[in-house]
Amino acid sequence: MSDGPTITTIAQRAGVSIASVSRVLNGLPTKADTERRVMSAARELGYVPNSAARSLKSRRSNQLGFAMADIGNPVYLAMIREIQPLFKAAGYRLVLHSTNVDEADEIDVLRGLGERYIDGLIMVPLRVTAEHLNMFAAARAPIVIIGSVPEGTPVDNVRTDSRKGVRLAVGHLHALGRRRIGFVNGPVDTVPGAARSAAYAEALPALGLPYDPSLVEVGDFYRTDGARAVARLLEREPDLDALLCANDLIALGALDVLRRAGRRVPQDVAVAGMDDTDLATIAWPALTSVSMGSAERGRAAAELLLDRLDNGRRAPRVVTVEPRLVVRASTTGEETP
Amino acid sequence: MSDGPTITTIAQRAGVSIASVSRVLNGLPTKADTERRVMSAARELGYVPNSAARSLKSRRSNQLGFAMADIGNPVYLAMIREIQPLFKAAGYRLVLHSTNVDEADEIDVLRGLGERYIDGLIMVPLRVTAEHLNMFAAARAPIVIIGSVPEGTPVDNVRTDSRKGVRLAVGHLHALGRRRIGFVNGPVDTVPGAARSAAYAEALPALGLPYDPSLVEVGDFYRTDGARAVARLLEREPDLDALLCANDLIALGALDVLRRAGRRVPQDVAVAGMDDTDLATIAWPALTSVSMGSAERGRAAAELLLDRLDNGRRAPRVVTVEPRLVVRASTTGEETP
DNA sequence: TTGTACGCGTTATCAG
DNA sequence: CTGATAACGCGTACAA
Repeated sequence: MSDGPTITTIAQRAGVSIASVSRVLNGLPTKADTERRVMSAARELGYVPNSAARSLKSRRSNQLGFAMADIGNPVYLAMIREIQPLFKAAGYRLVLHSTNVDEADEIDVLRGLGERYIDGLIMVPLRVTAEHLNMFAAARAPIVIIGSVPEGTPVDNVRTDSRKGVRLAVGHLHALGRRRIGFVNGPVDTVPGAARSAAYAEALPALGLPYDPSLVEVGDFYRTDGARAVARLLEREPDLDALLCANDLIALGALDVLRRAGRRVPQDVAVAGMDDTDLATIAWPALTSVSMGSAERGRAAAELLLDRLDNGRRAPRVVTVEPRLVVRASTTGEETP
Repeated sequence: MSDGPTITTIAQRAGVSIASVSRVLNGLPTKADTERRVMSAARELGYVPNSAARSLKSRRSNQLGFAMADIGNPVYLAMIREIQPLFKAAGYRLVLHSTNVDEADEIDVLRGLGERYIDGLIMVPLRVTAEHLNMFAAARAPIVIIGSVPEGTPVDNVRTDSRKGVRLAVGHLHALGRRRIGFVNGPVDTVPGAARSAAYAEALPALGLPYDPSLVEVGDFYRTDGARAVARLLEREPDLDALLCANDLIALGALDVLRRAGRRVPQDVAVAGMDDTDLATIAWPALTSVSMGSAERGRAAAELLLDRLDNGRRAPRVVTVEPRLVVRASTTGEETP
């Protein structure tokens, strides 16, 4: 009841030295008799090794971290679902950090690496500032970044081709005959916001369509913000016939607003999201969405981290995940009433 | 680059003893000059205290655990969203365990408490076996269980009133004039499955309706399993006019099947879910659902744990969260086309 | 094969 | 106010 048993307790009980106890528990060659006595003493006392002591000695925590902005976002959830089993299988616990869109929080997490409570970290930063880069360079544990970082940054990196993703979606809408394709983005000073904004601006001219800034509206990456942004856009450009939303949450907001406005989806306005989260198949009509390979990115990041942990000095690696368009009713209308 | 600086490094650099360094870093009274020298040495070296050493000495890990069956389930997500900020605000990191419906995994997590890598644990067990109860009693760190445990179990406990929840839903359907109310459950040997099953069997007679076993179908707590179960039920009882689903995922499956079968919701069949997750407002028609207060339960659990951590020897406490019916279109049809 | 002794990095006690 | 020094629990040379 009081304090947990230690190897010293066991040693006394078994009448051997703590060294012998340690050897038995670590499976080193030991005389059969000693082994038996130690094992039974350990069992009787309900011995469990103390992780702090073990970590201090071994210089390993057997913990790995995952840091993202917001657990509520299903994109991160998709990543965690892949990461957690891989970590567990490799004998690591998962420490979760939700940084709440707070840049200082992200930096804190990076600084925390120095405490050595985790042996490595996967981070999905919303922004990559100079301070981030400094911390990456100074980090005393391996880091994998999901999202693009500048060439030469000394971290493993998993990216996705936003350009191609947006091109797929815009191309799809264009092929369906849509010509007034609005774009609802999140904050453009975030990694995904900036990438998707640039990609949209490129994709239209490539199809011979003009880039019209008044077809672009910026809110935040959430459903209600998205809805508000779509409402503004609709008021300004009532003749638009398609909407590309920078993520699925925004697209859900778009469906809400369009429904309330009496516009049919997709007959009047075709809607496409990005990220292809679980929500896409729950929405009605089911949401066409560009999969940015969230699950694959999570898995790739975990694999990179685990690989580096037993292969410390290889060069930083970059893995790029291919986006993929998943067509559903919100653009083709096959199931719409 | 090589190994991180320790208080010894700082002591050498500042020309003082490690004791002085420790005192300065812990804010104990120190001569201004020593303090300055220590602080600047620490800053220059980029010192960060080692958490393993600190834990070994202090016997605290500054970590708390949350264990649930499946991160993919939005119910747990709702809990995590409440738990994480509270833990963080109290200075604890969050260690996440997804036990994958594996009973042995749950026991492993409990056993892991002995390693002292967490100072406390919130667990949502799917089943509560004798082994669980043994581990609860033997645990060397505080545990909060979400879900009912037997009277006298030495853990803090957050429960919800399933009986009342089911009664609310069935009462609502009955008040709408529905008389053939099917029930689609998950496995009845789980904590929620058993509770909801018993509650359904009680609720009907209380309204003067007969309990008809052939109106009950069991699958699993997922969308596709739910869909299959609903399909079986519909085939067997084509005249049912309402469906109560034991969680929202099952209810989504029900919507899929009903739509495919050409049954209108709610005109032909009214559908209600349980848990009132985010999915309920995304579905179409929006899902009437019984909120089991997931967010509140998460918050209550976190508060109980934090309270106990600085108030070790109070009696175990039981918090009960009231269910609440959230009526939406899937039963009243107000927004249905 | 086994035991003794030391170090991992911190905190805390006890003389000076 | 400061500096030795002893824990914390474990692993491991080194010596027996």
